[in-house]
Amino acid sequence: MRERLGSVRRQELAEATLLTLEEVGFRATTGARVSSRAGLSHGLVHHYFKTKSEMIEAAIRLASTRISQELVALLAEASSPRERLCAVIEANFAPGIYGTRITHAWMSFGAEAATNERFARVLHVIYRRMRSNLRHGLRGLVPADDVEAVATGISLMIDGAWMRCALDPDGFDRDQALKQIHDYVAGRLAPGVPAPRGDPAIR
Amino acid sequence: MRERLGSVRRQELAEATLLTLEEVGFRATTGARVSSRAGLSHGLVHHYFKTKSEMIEAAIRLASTRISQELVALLAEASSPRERLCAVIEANFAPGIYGTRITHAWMSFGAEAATNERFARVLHVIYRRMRSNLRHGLRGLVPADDVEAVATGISLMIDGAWMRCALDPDGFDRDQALKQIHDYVAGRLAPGVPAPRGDPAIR
Amino acid sequence: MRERLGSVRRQELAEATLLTLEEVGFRATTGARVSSRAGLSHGLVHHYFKTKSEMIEAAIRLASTRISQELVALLAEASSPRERLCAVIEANFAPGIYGTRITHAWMSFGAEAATNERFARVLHVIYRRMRSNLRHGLRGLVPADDVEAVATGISLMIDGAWMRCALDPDGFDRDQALKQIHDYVAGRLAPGVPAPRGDPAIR
Amino acid sequence: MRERLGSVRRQELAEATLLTLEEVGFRATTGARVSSRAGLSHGLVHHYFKTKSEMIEAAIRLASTRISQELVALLAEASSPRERLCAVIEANFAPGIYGTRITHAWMSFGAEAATNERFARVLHVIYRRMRSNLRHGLRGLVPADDVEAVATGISLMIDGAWMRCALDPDGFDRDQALKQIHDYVAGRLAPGVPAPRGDPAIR
DNA sequence: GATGAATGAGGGTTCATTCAT
DNA sequence: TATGAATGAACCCTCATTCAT
Repeated sequence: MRERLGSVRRQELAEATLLTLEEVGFRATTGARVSSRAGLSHGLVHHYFKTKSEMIEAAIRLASTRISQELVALLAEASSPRERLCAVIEANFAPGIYGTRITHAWMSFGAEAATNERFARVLHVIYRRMRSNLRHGLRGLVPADDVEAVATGISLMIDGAWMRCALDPDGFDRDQALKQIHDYVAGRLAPGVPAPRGDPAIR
Repeated sequence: MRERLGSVRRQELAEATLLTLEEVGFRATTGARVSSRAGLSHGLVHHYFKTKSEMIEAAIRLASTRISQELVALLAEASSPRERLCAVIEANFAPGIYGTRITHAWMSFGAEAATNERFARVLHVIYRRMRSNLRHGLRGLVPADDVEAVATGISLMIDGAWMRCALDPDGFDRDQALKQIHDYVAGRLAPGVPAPRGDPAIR
Repeated sequence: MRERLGSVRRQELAEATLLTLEEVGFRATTGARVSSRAGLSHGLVHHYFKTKSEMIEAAIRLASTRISQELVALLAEASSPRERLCAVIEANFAPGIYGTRITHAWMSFGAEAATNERFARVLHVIYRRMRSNLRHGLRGLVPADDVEAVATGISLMIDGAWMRCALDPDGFDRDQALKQIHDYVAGRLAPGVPAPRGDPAIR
Repeated sequence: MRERLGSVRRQELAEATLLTLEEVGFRATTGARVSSRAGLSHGLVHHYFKTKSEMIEAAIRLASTRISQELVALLAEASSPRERLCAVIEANFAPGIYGTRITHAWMSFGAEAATNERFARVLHVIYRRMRSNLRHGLRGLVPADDVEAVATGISLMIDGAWMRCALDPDGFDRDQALKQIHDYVAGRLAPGVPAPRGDPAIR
């Protein structure tokens, strides 16, 4: 029970941290602000997170978890290899996941990872999983020898789209991002792969 | 001469700032650190830059200028439209320009732009110029209707490659980046465009 | 109790601020000096006062409160309209209230009010209350049409006496101040008003 | 010649200092601001004034000189003892001399005098001269035994009026100040002293 | 005489972190 | 578990002052 309560609080704080990151950016995300947003005391933050880095890390893990959940949901609806690949891609652009604020938070986190070992490790894990998902999704859709390269190409485009969303929110949106990536994928598919069933993103 | 003296110091400080950004990241790039790296007094920083933002901005402009200079140099050697497009792309990956540290600095700057109007404007100008260069370089190489889309596609890949370089320095290098982008471009070229003259990066 | 603890510290700091203002003037009243005088850490000052202005304001409110308390005490001893007017006047000159250092502090504060909206508001309230007290005290002692003017005249003399105390501490004291003001009042009283019972200030 | 030039520059700087004091207050009156207002180089300030205090002092002496000049001008028009006394008083309230900004500057200067020996000395001289002028002007108008006291009373009112002008610019003006002081004087005049020749301020 | 580069100290403020309760 | 008082370091910035030119 005790432990449970702690976990609930931790979760609350992680969520408050993520919201704060989105709203005021990395620099202004302080213990005081996070705790006040969570409606908890300032001191409590340090009961659950020994360090500010830990707190931020929890928030970013939460964001990552949401992408994973989105992916699971999208995969559940997919009924062909092609659609499963789309799911892997589109999980990164679902509403609530792809947006100016959250991509900003990711960029800040990435920038910070340069000098923060823990952050770097977390990001590494997340990116590795994304690329693994892409490779898996590509199997059978592109020639075996191309899987690695195409997975990398897609991941570059996803990252680029996130970065551009953060830096140029008014000039770039989810639809453009998906169109670019799907066009890229289309050019790499092995001959004879059918298009996904009426993908709303590829109009 | 007198007048120039000030500019010289400004330049020195901008360079010191850029080096500091590369080494310790945005957060730790303080007036004290920059000045001590430049071998100057702390107060002097504020003599030349009214604000920390101004200082950072000068550093990033410096980095941007270097890319432009690289581009000019590469264009001077290019002797065909295809090679000129390569120049536009490869200017972003020249040694001294594309590397873990400098891409970190860019990421930091980009992240900060979220809450700093001036930074955002600077980035906007830089990115717009890059995309304009790409469109220009693509003219005649891809069908007119594709220019816009392909330019965007390339820019996404460039950004993605920069981001990945920052986040996964050991697993990704300049050659992979260029190969990815050139493959992408190759798939979009209008029929009959000759390959560039044996660039080692484009195998 | 818990809650009060904060207030106690605030009070301590306000008192330390007032003492510091008296001793070294406005310019030299810094967070560091105040906190060291209070025997507390520098950071704590900003824990209780979001801003230096807030801190100074608290100090000046404290000084004002002391005058009010003095007034209440003096009024309790007054047994005639004439004596009550004296109380209003003399509250401004009680020992511990009227002295070189504290008048300096007031002058500093007043000077600063020129460029500090909050300070200006605080002073306005304080002065308005003083004039209101004077008008009230004068009712029945001077012809109704003169109340306003005499109240203003007295307030000018009080301010002038404070200013002179600050600027010429050795050449002017409480007794001279009171004598001047009482003489002024005496010349304006309606005929037939009795003198105050052996006014201690007019020896 | 050289010396002359220096004096001219000094004067320019003193004037610029006074203007700066009036405009931005004591705290914000810095060497940089003064020099830029004077259209001169920053370093020059310290050629003519070894210290910031010296610079401020020069400005305040300038302001004092202006009051003296005003007094001379008013005395030239006075044709009776009563009018000469008025001149002494009204010199302190002439346009360009009595106003929110300049009284603020005086208050700041006075506040600073608490901890600045030089400032204190300057103020002392100025105030002593004012009181001497008042005593001189009162001779023959009030009983000899009252001269000292009435001079002090007037000076208190003048100071109080300046202070109030600084602190409550909208609620108090030159006319009210003069009326108050003249009423006070009127109540102290020896019997038989004629009123001054139709001064509009003395209704 | 005149300039403005250069310095160093200090100011206000923010914040991660610790700790007594 | 939970609070918020308390600390100290660091940051950005301002400024009086000095000095080489």
